[in-house]
Amino acid sequence: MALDRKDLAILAELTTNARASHTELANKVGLSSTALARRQKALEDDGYIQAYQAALDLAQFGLTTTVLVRIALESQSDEALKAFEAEVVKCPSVVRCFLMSGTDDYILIVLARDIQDFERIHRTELSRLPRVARVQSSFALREIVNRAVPTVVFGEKR
Amino acid sequence: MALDRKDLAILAELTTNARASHTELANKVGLSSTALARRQKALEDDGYIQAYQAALDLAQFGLTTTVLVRIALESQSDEALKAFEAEVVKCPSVVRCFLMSGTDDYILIVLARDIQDFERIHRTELSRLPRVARVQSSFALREIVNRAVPTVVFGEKR
DNA sequence: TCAAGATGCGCGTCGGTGTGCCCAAGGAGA
DNA sequence: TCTCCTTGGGCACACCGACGCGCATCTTGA
Repeated sequence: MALDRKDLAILAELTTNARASHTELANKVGLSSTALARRQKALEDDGYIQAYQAALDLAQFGLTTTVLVRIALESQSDEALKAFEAEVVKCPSVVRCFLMSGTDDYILIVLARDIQDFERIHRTELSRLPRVARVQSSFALREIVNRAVPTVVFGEKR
Repeated sequence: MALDRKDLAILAELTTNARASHTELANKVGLSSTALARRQKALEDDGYIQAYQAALDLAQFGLTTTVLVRIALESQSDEALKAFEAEVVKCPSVVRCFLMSGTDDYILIVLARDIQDFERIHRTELSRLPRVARVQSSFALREIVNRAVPTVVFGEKR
């Protein structure tokens, strides 16, 4: 299924106002509410829209510190990877975890209240992860870009 | 303002179903729709909820490759940082960009269709960034954790 | 004990949503 | 060239549900 410019406009608008009504969206996109409803349902059914979710202001919860953690395992055996991954999903402060190519290690993104809080997280969450050989942390001083969707998605023609 | 357990339950639910109605939410949380509506509005007014947004399935758009790019500048002068940051926000394939401590460089998260597509992005977007001394890319082989909100937010008592 | 904040119930209004039907445009085939 | 068929759009309508309000009740804390 191919998306035209109006589909992309609908998606772009929904990534901002997920609760917009059919009429509201129809006006912005330039369609009738009927046509819009059909297209929106098709986008949901075809899996382009995964979910509608509320975006929380994490700073409001005191989570102002982002830390990138690079982790190397003692062994790259399948069993070691499985053991590590089974535990890392349980860490409540970890929001992202990638298995990386190259040096064959993991990169985590951790959210903390401050540096002291990260020390606690390091002690109670990260240091308990199995098969870890080395942990290296870098603090994010500032966030320049934070997009859920790359703008390239909305830029296609048709 | 302090959040109690029911507020957290509301937030947890809304991060999953942003379009849930008051009645629907009220049943899940254990409140009347009136009380729930009041609390939800308070959460919005107090800034805990930033927005309601549709989550797109980026794989459906062919964006299956995540790349972590580490960039070092020629100079850490304020002017060099400003120049770099002004350009990096324009890169359509960049979804995250952090200014990092330590080696004083940037880390970007880039989404691409595949490795060939990343080569194009590297050529047309990244290599045109100003004041760059070194670019180092690592490919994510797999994503183990991907959460918008750390589970620690919802775990507090009260 | 009193007051203030929060809850629950009931109600009425408003708006969204979904359906059926018709129309316009474009493509295929005779 | 004409016609049929398909695809997508718009209009109108009706139903159902959400939403917000007022008021009584309950709880919490001073």
